[in-house]
Amino acid sequence: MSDADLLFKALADKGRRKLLDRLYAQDSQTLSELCRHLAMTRQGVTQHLAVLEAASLVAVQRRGREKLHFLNPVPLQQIYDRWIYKFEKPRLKALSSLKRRLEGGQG
Amino acid sequence: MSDADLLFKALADKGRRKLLDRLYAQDSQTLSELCRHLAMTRQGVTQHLAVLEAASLVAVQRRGREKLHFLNPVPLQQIYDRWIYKFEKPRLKALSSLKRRLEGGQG
DNA sequence: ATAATAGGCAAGTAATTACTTGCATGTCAA
DNA sequence: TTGACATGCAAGTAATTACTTGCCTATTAT
Repeated sequence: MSDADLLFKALADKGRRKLLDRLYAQDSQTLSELCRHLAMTRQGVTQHLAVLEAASLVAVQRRGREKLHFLNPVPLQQIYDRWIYKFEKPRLKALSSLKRRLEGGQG
Repeated sequence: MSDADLLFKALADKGRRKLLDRLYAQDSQTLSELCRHLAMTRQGVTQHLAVLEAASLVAVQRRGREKLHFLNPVPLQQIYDRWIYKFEKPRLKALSSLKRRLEGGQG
């Protein structure tokens, strides 16, 4: 499975996106802490986190019996480059050339 | 199913992303044209396109017996706002404050 | 030492998703 | 008008994914 595939698959689940949001609100949470806000068993959360880890969206660090989770936004940049910027570019170019034309430039 | 969910689910499949790429390379293709480049039956492609349409990533227009497909990049902007910009912002801020500090400003 | 806490592993089930086959309909060209 | 072409619809199967239950291990606190 390619990086991009892991990434999109990871983002394709509401529960996993919610986990990312929880980590955005407060980074470095343990598994149990994260469980508190999800209507799901601990195992469910564990499995979702594993998917997020596989996509490198979440990094972990062990502290004694606890497992701390950290948000890693870097892979999202990859999505931006490959899927947002690329697809928006033509539209943005069209808009800015329209803008220049309206302003009396040579478009 | 929320807009965001439709969108992420739509992007979570390699075949569908390939379809978007084909439409990026050349817009306004018919179903049969799109089929030529995918190792899949026409029905498979039809169903993937339906998912992309549900997510508003692809718009269609009928011309006689043909169905033309158009790429709509707008929903991608939504992903950028909600999932890329938001999550990158703290990192970008940290980078630019580091940059200012290195340049001798007040960070 | 022992009880409570934090988490891991594995198997099983339910639900969803991807893909196919077969047939039907509408459109166009000869 | 008939044959080829473009697409639609529906049911069925295979594959994947989400989620749960039950039990096990390691760490911490009393």
